[in-house]
Amino acid sequence: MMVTIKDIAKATGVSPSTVSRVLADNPRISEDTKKKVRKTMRELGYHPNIHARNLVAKSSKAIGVILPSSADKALQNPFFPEVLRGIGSVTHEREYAMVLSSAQNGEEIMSEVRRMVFGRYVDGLILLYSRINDPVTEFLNEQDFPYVIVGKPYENINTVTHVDNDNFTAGKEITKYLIDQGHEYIAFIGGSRELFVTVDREAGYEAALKEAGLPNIEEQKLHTEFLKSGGREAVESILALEKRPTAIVVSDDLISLGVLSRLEQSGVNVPEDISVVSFNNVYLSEITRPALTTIDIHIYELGAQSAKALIEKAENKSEPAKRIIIPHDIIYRDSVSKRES
Amino acid sequence: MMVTIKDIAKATGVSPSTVSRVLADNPRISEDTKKKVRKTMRELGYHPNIHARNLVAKSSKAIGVILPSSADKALQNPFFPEVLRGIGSVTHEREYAMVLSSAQNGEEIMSEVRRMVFGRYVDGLILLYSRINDPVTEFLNEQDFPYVIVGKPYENINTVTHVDNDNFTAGKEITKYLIDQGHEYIAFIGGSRELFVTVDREAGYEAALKEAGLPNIEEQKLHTEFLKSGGREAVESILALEKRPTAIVVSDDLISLGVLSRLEQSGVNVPEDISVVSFNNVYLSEITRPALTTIDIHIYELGAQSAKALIEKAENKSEPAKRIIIPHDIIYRDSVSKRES
DNA sequence: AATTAAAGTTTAATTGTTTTACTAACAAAC
DNA sequence: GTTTGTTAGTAAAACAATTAAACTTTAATT
Repeated sequence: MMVTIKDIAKATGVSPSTVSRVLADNPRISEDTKKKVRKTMRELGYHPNIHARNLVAKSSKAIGVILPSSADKALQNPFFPEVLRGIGSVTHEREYAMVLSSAQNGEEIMSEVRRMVFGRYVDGLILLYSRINDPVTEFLNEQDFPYVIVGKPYENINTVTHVDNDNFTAGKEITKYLIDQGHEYIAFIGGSRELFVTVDREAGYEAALKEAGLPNIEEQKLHTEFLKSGGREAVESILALEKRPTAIVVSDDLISLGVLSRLEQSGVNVPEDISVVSFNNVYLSEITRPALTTIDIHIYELGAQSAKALIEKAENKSEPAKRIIIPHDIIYRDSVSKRES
Repeated sequence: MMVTIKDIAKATGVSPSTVSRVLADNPRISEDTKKKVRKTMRELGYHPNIHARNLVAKSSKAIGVILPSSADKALQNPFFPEVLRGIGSVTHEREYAMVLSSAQNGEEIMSEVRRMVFGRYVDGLILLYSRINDPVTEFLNEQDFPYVIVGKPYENINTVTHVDNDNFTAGKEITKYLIDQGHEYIAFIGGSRELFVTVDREAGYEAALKEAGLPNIEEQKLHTEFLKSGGREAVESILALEKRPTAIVVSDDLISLGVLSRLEQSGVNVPEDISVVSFNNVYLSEITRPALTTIDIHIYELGAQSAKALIEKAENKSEPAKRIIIPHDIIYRDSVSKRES
């Protein structure tokens, strides 16, 4: 019922191993024979059985992608589909499959990772999150299993391959841009301080303030649970500030959405009264009103590079750990105004 | 290096087949022996090799998910992560793997599907799109390969299993709700008319108008390329209408985002001047200003049910084709106002 | 003419599991 | 005391590929 290598062999009048070698385009086989074999393959509609191949090759030509636990709504961030697209572009090109973790919480993630690793279901893993004291990375280290992290690892930063942006510099640049436009009171709204993205971007923001000789005021730095109410209370705190800021650096486009809407609600005009900038440049930032000036972190590239690095690592265990920094750039839109100081 | 069934057999002093049967919890093996075998497994850290198993089982305990071609930005719709979550919940529970297509265009999708099907990489496929004259579905029919469609199939609607909402009724209900609030001039903004979702929801909208004896005016029904400018021009056309509508039915939360922002830009207050309702209830609809009254279509369930149906189909080829309709309900928020008529 | 080399194929082992067919031991039935 | 049946297990044959080693040819070298 299923066409096997043996059928092709018999039909062509060669041995199975010859067929296998044709498949691998082995130079030991003459062009003549190859042509004949390939013809039979086409005629009988042959397709190699992946499981048989994987069994002997001890690899699966597949990589796994582990999403953060989906309990929180972070998954709805357009960031994820976009990294997946990036990863997909290289898995497709290299004929790898892309297996998605389907776990909902830490417990489940761990059991899924176990299955993938022990069952040799995948040749490597991409982690789309990074947590402190993560049992998953601990396990992977223990097993010496190839993995790469998108973002900044909490531990072993020099021995685990990761693909990240220079979030510090990005934060500094965008803040500097605000300062150059004449802003002096600049607030910061970030996601959870447990995330490196937040911390790094915030540090950049602080560095820019410092460099410009502006005060780093504790009260104008707010943190909000990602998505939960989308940074609305953060805005409230800011508006209640004695010295109201004229600009806000928001650490994620998605949070900006809530920020923008809460600002509008209070009759604060963006950018006339308050300027807003943020990070990621997901498509949303184009359709908000006003369109957001934001840092394009090239999410797609983040995914593509991590997949590339992972596959290299998986195919050659001795490949050294790498840090890959994806460049960013500022997309100027309409959420920033010049201010006479 | 890798612990196999044979190692366990030798260490326990039984035959490999016995070990295999213990794995399958076969009643032919005495509890005593099972206990001993399992103990050795734990001690040696045994994990079955998936490829070997799949090879003889002629199945892969994996399902593939085909996304629409990612060229357009539709992928950034939070709809997708959410269906994936739903699918993942059941694949995880049943110990299936979830393989994501990574193709960017029709051509690539087709080659990827071929690889998955012929290589027996997956036992079935979930299509997250439905196109007219789709070579993929044609191919799958030809190969008699299990698949289910999320949404409404363009062809063979009675022979292909699909999971959908009753978009007609949903459209009708939400429109009726608007009418009940006293609205008489209600516009419609939809995505591409090539999508059944749009068509169905629009038909429901029209049915509600008709039932209420309201005129079905061609000019107040607009269509916009999904995401492209997010329905802003559609709003412009509506505002230019001689008799300006007091409410708009938008066929997707994401489009509403653009609609809302364009409305605000023109100084039109929502809901005071114009009410807006839409569909999907992605998390975005909570954080817009005002929060959107929208139809919750239970995206997660859409995914979960399709995975369940697919696995059933894959495990039992004679399973009949099903149509599964996921119920919807209206989430009342702040984007609709009552109007004295 | 004998030896060596190179090219092209084949034979057979291997990968880790499942499964079919068989066996040994013992009890119950005739 | 043979037959039949049950129980608990084993041996060996798939499954569909890859690959190292062995084996033919044919061509080139001595």
